[in-house]
Amino acid sequence: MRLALIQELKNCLTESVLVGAPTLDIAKTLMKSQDFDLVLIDPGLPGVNPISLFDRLSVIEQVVDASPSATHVVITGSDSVAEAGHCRRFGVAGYVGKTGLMRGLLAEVLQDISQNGFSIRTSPTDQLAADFHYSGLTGREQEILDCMRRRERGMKRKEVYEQIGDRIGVDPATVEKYYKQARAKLLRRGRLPDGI
Amino acid sequence: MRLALIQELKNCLTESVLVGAPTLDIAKTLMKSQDFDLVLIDPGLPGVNPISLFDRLSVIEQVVDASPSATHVVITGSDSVAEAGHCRRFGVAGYVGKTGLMRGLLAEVLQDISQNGFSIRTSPTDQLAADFHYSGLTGREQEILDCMRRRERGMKRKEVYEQIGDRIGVDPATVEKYYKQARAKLLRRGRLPDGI
DNA sequence: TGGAAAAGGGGTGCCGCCCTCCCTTTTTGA
DNA sequence: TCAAAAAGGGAGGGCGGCACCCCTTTTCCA
Repeated sequence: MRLALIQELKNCLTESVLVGAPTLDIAKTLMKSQDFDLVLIDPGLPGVNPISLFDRLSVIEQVVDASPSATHVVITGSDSVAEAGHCRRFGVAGYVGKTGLMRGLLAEVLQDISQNGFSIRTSPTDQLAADFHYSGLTGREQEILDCMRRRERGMKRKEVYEQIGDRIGVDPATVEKYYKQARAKLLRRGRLPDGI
Repeated sequence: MRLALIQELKNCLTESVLVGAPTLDIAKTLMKSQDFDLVLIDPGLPGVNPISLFDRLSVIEQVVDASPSATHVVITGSDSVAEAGHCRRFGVAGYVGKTGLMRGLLAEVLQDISQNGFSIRTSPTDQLAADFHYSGLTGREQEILDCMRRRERGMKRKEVYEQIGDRIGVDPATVEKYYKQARAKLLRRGRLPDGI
């Protein structure tokens, strides 16, 4: 999970130094020795009773106290609006549910925080679908395929090309090319997922 | 977490098709519609009481029953030797603790399973350290730096070069070059972690 | 039924990563 | 003390991803 979040942060930050701590004690030691700009907290780590709200909030409070100058974002598997409220009172700037946390969402959250000072994204209870990966696809092809599978039904592909192209700063025709390339690869392997 | 595991599998499998399911129901539907060679199971997903051994084993049993022809590996945050034993009775081939699950370990587990039929890796309670990432490093540089930081003390760098080079199939001199490159980049940034 | 959307393919230039081989100077340790 | 280890750079080839350009044929639907 740490590695996945670090990967996400690498994609949306430039020239960043990232440190991952496997335990609360290691995290506190790190924060004593240096200052951080951004701290992500998962209060459900081993050693903490994930059911006890008190234990969870205690972890969050300890981290916030140890790094008062940083921006804090809580990322948890068992999220609730009530807990988000408590976190905000501690000075936490963002609260994100792990379930449904997809690529690029962390970037949106950081964007929200820099604009509004606070951002909260709880896990969606619907709209969950299996995600499909094929090792023969390049990064871009996979990314565009994901967007296409998540498009609202009735939406024309051409509109999606324009939307994606606008978002990633690429010619819509190029996006179309990538999508067709990805589709062709999957067809050759006979493994077309639904929604394509 | 799913994305991280899929990334891991992409690295150690060739020409693979990977599907990630966010819920147990979606997973069961998928397994009904097609056969899989390998199924990873995390019994601690939202909607399951992660404390209840009964609930956890129930999830594992349902997945195994739904994909009888596949190899099964349980990957969980709260791992125990007792649970591993129960899993094995269900026909599960691998049991891995999330904590301390580092890059390449999943490949070792799959290797073990293909040789011995079973593999178990519980979370280490010591030897935990912060991991360090800098976006200015290339993949190889980061990988070699990680290995160097995890080396046993007293071990000469030259030995590590040879060990890594042998493992990834690259000239030890090249590994040395990468390490020095990575070190130089970090020095220019003034952000040298411990153990380098 | 005619035009837009979609499917399907070929080619090109750029850039970053990976790997290799070359060199010098400083530090370490038996 | 003296050789091995380590630090610090320079140059270059191969390859793949990325973005852009071009083209034809088939399908959809208003």
